[in-house]
Amino acid sequence: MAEENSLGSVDVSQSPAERFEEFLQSRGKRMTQPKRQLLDQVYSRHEHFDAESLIEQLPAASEAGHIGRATVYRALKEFVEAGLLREFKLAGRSVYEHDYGYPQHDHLYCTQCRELIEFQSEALLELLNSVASEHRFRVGGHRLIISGVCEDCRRSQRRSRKPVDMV
Amino acid sequence: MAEENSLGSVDVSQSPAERFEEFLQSRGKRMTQPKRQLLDQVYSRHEHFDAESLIEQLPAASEAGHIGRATVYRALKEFVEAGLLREFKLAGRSVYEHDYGYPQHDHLYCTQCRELIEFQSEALLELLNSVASEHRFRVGGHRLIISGVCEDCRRSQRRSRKPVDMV
DNA sequence: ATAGTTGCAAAACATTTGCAAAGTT
DNA sequence: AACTTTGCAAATGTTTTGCAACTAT
Repeated sequence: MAEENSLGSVDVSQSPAERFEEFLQSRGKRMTQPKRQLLDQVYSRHEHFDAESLIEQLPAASEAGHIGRATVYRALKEFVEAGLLREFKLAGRSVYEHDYGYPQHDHLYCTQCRELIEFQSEALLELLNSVASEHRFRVGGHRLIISGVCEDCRRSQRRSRKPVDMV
Repeated sequence: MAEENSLGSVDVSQSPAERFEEFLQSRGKRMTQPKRQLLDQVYSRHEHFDAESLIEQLPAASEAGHIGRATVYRALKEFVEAGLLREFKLAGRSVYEHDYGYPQHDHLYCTQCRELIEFQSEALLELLNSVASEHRFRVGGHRLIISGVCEDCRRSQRRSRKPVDMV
């Protein structure tokens, strides 16, 4: 089970759905139609998204297969707990990305086009560990976002939206 | 004008109030009693705070010198624009710290006692710049928080509050 | 006088929760 | 049957905004 993406391929032994099932069982939780549908949606594309954009992709309130707002939020939380998605806060709301079977990485955030660009740096991880150990701090995780302007936006001076100030 | 603090002293040529006055003038904004009072309050102690905790320190709604909620939010925004305060989001709300005359730094965040520990690393800055330049990205700033458990909490197994999961 | 500022209450956001009905095991 | 999940609406917590009265320049 190999995937191509911007940071290379990773082999995983279980599909996200299988892993999720396992998680649910281990917690006495249940697999349901809405969860299945959301999991599919979330894994249909490899990109960053937030609750709102996920909801927009779903059938409208009147249509069949519609899923309530609260259910979406509850499912996202479960996916994060299950290790399927990684969550971080950006400009006030939660942003999600694939975690399961995908390598750890950090982000460059273009405040002009609001694109998130992923990067990996082994040196960074080592540095963080050494900083932490100087403070006798046990690292649980980290969050790093470098904000600025991406190459495309610098060149085209394009501003699809007014830039955001704080990240 | 030198201050002692955890990251050492920094000399600045103007007081925060002077710098703020200059900022206001350059923008056609005005110095007022509430802003003056808030600036004093904010610079009376060197520590991290949020809007709510700042409001709690002010005279109550019935007392003299009371300042409305909205005014506090508006003033904090101005202080950030003026370069007096640095703002970042933590566990859902905005957290502020002194910026003016204070060295750039990043944080270790203890998810047990919720303490923010400052650290400085020149190597980190260099690393971030080199990552960015590999992507031809113009850096505006960055935000890094290493979350985990601080030395004190590890030792005492103390948990003043239930740990927060996501930062 | 002119234009920015204040405080209040209401609005705006993103997310969470109570609860009765519906779905899973 | 026992227990979890869903969807709705209402509640939450934080921050913003409309607006009339007020204040600095």
